[in-house]
Amino acid sequence: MLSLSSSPAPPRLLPPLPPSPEPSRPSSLSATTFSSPSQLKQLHAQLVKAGRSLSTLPLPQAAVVCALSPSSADFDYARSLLRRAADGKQEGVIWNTCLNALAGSGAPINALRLFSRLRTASYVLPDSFTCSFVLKACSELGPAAADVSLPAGRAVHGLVEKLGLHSDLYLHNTIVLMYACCGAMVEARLLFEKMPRRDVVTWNIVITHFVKRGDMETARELFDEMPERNVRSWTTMIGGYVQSGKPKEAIRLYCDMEEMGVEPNEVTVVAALAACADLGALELGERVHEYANRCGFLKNVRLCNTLTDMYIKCGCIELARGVFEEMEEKTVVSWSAMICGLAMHGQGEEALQLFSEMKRVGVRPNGVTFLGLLHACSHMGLLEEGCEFFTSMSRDYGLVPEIEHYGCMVDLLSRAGRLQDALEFIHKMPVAPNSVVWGALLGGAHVHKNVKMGEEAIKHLRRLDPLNDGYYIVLSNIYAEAGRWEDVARVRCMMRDEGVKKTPGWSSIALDGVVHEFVAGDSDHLQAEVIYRRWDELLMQLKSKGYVPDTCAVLLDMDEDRKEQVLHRHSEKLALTFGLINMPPGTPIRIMKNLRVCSDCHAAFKLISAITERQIVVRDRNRFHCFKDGLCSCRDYW
DNA sequence: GTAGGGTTAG
Repeated sequence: MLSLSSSPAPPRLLPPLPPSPEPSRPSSLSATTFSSPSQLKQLHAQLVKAGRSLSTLPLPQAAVVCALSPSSADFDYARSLLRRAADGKQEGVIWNTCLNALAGSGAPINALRLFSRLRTASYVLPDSFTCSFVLKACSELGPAAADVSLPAGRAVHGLVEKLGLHSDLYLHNTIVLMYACCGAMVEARLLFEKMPRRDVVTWNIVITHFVKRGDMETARELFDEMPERNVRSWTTMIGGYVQSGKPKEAIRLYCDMEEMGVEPNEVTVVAALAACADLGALELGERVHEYANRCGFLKNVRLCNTLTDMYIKCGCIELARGVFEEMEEKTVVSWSAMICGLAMHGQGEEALQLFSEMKRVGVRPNGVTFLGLLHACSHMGLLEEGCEFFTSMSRDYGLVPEIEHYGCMVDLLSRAGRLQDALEFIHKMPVAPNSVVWGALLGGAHVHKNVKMGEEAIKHLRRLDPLNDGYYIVLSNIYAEAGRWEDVARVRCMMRDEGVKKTPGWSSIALDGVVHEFVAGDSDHLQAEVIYRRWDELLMQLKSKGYVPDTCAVLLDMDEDRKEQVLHRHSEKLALTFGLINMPPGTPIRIMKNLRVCSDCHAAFKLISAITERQIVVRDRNRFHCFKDGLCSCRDYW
């Protein structure tokens, strides 16, 4: 067994390192099992017998043998083998190559171990390459091991200064990167400020790490300040905005980038498509799709996955399917994305069929695949099939259900009306239920008008996610539909006491590249008057077809006439009317809503799709509703 | 020898 105690005294340059891995817990390099002198000699004997030397080992393994040699004698032995094998090459070059291999291995700590040995025994005078590889190892170790990687990195930084290597810009960049990767942004920034020379990479490193920490403001300041930008600078910022939930900013930058004549690469395109997906920006998404096609990017699987997802999120399930079918190669991610997409669009049967197809071609499902399948079952009310999938995922595929899967199960059970079973399921879960799980029960309680279950759910939700207004609204709806107005008022007090604000609902619709947003009761829009007039006409037609306004959807305790007025100024109705006025007959109308579509609007939209012979696609915060010929793809099951 | 990318239930 190898431990530090059998190693030479800790070198001056590096702080003490954690002990080498035990043989029972090998790192990704199998050679870590050669951890005792006899094993090393055995290995050598085998190699000699086979007419090979240590040099015929893959280099990373040879390096690991050296790094982990328990005693100086073993190290010397390994070293002599390597030197003989390297046949005339300078020893410094051999070690640098070894360090590089270790830094890029699954156990970069071994690079620090080897370096520490080399320094103690003064086997080699470090040069800029040596430093660069050791710094890389520190970066690879990352912030989780900062107690090891940061002191080691600082030591190398000191060494660089001592050796007079500070004019090496490349090396300096690596040091900045090291600090950033170890989570020492202050030091990274300080060094960045002090650097006599910087290039675009220096800037990009610092920006990337602010982006990674979610500090888009600082990243943007630096981005605006930098003297020259390359594709990666742009891409980092665009991707950062997408990651931090600012797709509009992402798209703005993407357009700026195009204007500046910088050619987006495959990564840029992925980020841009993700932004389009978030925003439901179909037109831009299609433009990016064409660009990607022109550039030959469509052979990139990951890019096509994002493209598929973009069409799914923009409500174009057929186009998504088209991209999916055309893909030269499909990974589990491609299949999962498509299955989830079909489920989201209410095409549960197709989702299950696609799963059969996926199994047939031999692609192994992952946890996300099962989320899509459970979602599909929940949507179609396929209780037994859903339970079978849930069992199957661990039984047949060894996948451990995560909290998300439990959330789906609670959704499946409670939507199917099995509220008591759902509650018992929650109590028996091996992981602590989160707000999503209780939220699913609350949703089921709403569908099945079960006040008691709703109250049970909110009890937990108030603790787990007290500021989320959505839950209070649903509870309030449950009370309202039961005619319990005192309780509705009580929920409103509850919200006031907790300082919960109702998120204002909005709906948007794109026309000729311009996004029009509507809020309830909107009178600011240029066409407000025309919209209201057109709605009144529609309302007459609706009523003649048997539409009765569902005033239960209005939470406020007011008289029925007022309620109807409020109801008819819902943002999705305004957006739809705007679309009907401005878009040529026969074209589908696509609407996005930040909240869930209300039940009255849902009923009205079904009829309107029949009356106007229009397809209406609404993306709400959970799923898609595709209204056509008087029906909705969700089958009123949402 | 330095900087980036995908699918997820309510």
